[in-house]
Amino acid sequence: MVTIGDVAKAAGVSRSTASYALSGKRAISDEVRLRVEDAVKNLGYTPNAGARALATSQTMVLALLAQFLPDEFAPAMLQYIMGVSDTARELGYDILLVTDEEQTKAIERITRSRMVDGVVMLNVAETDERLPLLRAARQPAALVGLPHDCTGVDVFDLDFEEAGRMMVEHLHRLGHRELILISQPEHVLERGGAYVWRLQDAAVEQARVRGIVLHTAFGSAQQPEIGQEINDLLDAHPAATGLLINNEAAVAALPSVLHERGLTSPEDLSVIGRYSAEFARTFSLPFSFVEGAPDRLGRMAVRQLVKRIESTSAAKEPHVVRLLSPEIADRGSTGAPPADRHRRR
Amino acid sequence: MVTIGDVAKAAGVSRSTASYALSGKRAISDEVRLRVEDAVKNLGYTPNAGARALATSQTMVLALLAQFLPDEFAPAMLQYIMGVSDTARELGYDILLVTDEEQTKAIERITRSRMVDGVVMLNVAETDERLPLLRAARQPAALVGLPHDCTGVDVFDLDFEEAGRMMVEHLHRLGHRELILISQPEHVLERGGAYVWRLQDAAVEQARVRGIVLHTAFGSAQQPEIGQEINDLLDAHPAATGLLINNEAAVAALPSVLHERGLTSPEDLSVIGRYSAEFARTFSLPFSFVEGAPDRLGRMAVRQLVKRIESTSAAKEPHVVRLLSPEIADRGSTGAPPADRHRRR
DNA sequence: AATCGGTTTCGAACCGGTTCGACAATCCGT
DNA sequence: ACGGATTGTCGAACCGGTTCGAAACCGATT
Repeated sequence: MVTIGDVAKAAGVSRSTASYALSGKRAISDEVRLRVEDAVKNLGYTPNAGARALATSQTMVLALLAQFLPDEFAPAMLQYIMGVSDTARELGYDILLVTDEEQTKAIERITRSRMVDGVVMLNVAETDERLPLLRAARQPAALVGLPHDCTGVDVFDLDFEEAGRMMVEHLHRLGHRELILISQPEHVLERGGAYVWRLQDAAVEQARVRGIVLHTAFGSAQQPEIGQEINDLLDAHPAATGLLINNEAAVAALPSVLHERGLTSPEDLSVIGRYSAEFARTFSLPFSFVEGAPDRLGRMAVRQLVKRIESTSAAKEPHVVRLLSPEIADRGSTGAPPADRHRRR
Repeated sequence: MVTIGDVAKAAGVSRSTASYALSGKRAISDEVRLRVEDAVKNLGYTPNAGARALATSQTMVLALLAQFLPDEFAPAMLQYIMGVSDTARELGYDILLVTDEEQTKAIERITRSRMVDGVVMLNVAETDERLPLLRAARQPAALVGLPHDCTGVDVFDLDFEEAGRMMVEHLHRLGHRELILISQPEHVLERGGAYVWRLQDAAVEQARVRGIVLHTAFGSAQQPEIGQEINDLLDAHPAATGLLINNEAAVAALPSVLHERGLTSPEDLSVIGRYSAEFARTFSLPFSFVEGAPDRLGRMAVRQLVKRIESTSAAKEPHVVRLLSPEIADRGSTGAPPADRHRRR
C-alpha cells in the first residue's frame, strides 16, 4: 500500500507538507502542491481510512439502524434505506447497515468503538428501547418515526394525525357520511407503532367534528386473511360509502376484493389509502393515497444529522421535531357517494 | 473516551500487558488478567475501531455492493441483503452498504482506503464492469450471481439451467405436452442478466429432448401490462396446459388473471414459478415454485468470503464457483393436464 | 548589515491500538 | 547451588494519517 510518506518522498517534501498540500489547510506554494498532486496520481495514493479516523476522530460513516420486522412491508422499508443511503453519499458519507436482532447491543458496539460519526434510526417505536442507548452515546442521532420522548435526538416523521384528518375531511367534502378505516394489525400497535393510533384517533375525532360515522378496524398483514376481513367489513357496514386504508397488505388485496364483489371505484365505493408512490407503482394500485414520503424523510434525517456532525454551532442548537405535512396523490378513486350521484342525475 | 492506556493505568500494568490480557495472545497471570478485566468493566472500555484497524489492518467490515435497479423486484433484493447481513454479524463482521450509482468509483474508494476486509457483490451481470475493479483491488470478493469470467472471485448462484430443465421435466412427467414460459423483461437480459437465458435455453432444450412444445415470451416488469400479456399468451396458445414463470411481476399478477378467466389451477392450468419462499409469503401466492434461495446464497457468499479473509491458507485456494441445485416447493398448483383428467374419469 | 514581517516548509508529537524483543522472576532437573 | 527453560511483564516501535510550533527563507525596510 502506498502511504502519504511515499507521496512525500516522491514529491521531495516532508509528510506534513504533503498532508497540507492535499488538505489545503495551510498555504503551500503552487510548485510544491503540483509536485504532490502528481505524485498522488502516479502512485495511486488513497488515504487510509483507519489512520485518518484515528487522527481526526471522524470516520465519514453513518450507522443506519434498521430492523426487518416480519409484519412490516419490506419494500416500504427499502424506500427509507435508499433515501438515507443516497443522501449520505451526496454528502460524502458511507452507510453502515445495522440489522442486528439485538439493536441495543449493536448501538453500544458501534458507537463506543467510534465506527461512525452519527446514527440514523428507522422503525422507531413509541417507547423505543434503543433511544436511551442512543442518548448515552455521545453521537448525534436522527430518527425517522416519532417516539414519545424526543429529547436529545432529531426527529422526522409524517404528520399522521393530519393524514387521518385529511382523509376523513376529503371524503366528507365529497358528501360521504359513513366511512370505514382499516388500520395496521393490532400487534404493530403493541410493538409501539404509534403512528397507527395517531392516524386513527385523529380520523375518529375529525369524523366526530363533522358529525359522520367512522367504523374502525385492525386488519391482518397477510394476504388471504386480509381479503376476507375486508369482505366482512363491507358486509357489516353496507351503508358505508368510503374506505380509508392505513395497511399495505389490505390495499394490495383490495383490487381483487372489489373485483370479486363487482364494485368499481369511485362509482360504488370511494377509496383512499396511506402509502408511498413507490408502493403504488410496484403494485400498480389505482387508488388515491396520502403519500408516506419515505425517501423524503430519510433524506431530511440525513441532512440534519450531517449538519449536526459538521457544524460545531449546529451541534448546540435545540433538537428538531419535524412532522411532514401529508399530501394527497389523487388517482381518481374518490368521488361523490353513490346516492349523491343518483340524485344529481 | 477511555483508551487502553486508561485501563492499563487502572489495573496498574503497562499498555501492552493490558492488550495481551484482553487478546490472550500471550500468557498473562490470572491475577493481572482479572484486574484488567475489572478495569475494562468499571471504565466501560471499548477499543477504538480506527486505531485497531490501523494496527491490525483488519476492519471487521464487509462491503455489500447492491444496486437498486428499477426493474428488479425490491423485496427479492432485500432477501439477499438480509442473508448477507445476518451471516456477517454471526461471524463478527459489520456491513458497509454501497448503493452508489457509480459502483466502479465506489469500489475504488472503499477498497483503496481499506475501509473493508472484503466485498460481497449482488446483481452480477454477465460481463460486469465492476469485476475488473474488484480483481484489481487486493481484497477477496464473493459474488451472488454468475458472470462470464469468474477468475479471481468466489461465485455463488442458483443453477438456473437445472431449474429450467426441472420445470419442464416436472410438467412433462405429469403428462403435459404444450407449455408456455414467461421470462423477465428483455431489457434485464440486455443489461446482462444472463440467468434469464440460462433458464430459458435449458428449458427449451429439455422440451426438445422430450419432444414437447414450449412457447417462450418475455414479460413486462409492470403490473397492468404484464396482466394483459399473460392473457394474450393464453389466447394465442389455447392448447397449452402448463405455465412456467420466471418473472416476479407476472406471477404476482397471475392470480387475478386466472380469476378473471375463470381458470383454476391445477385443474385447468398447471402453474410453476421461479421465486423465493419469502416472495410467495408476501404475496401469498398459491403456486408451486422453484426456490430461488436468496438468503442461502447470501449466506454462502459471506461464509466463503470470511473464510478467505481469515485463513491465510484458504486465501491461496482456488476460487469457487458454486451453483445451488434448485428445489421445487410443491404448493399443489401442478397436476395432470385437463385432457388426461377427463380420460381418467 | 541588521531587523522585520510574511510565506513556506519541516520535525516532532499525537491519535489508540498491537506486537516484538528483552528482561525479570519463577520453576525444573541435576 | 547452578544453568536452562518457562512464564509474566515492560518498553519501544509501528500502523498512517493530522496538526502544532518553530525554523528557514524571502524581499523590503531602516
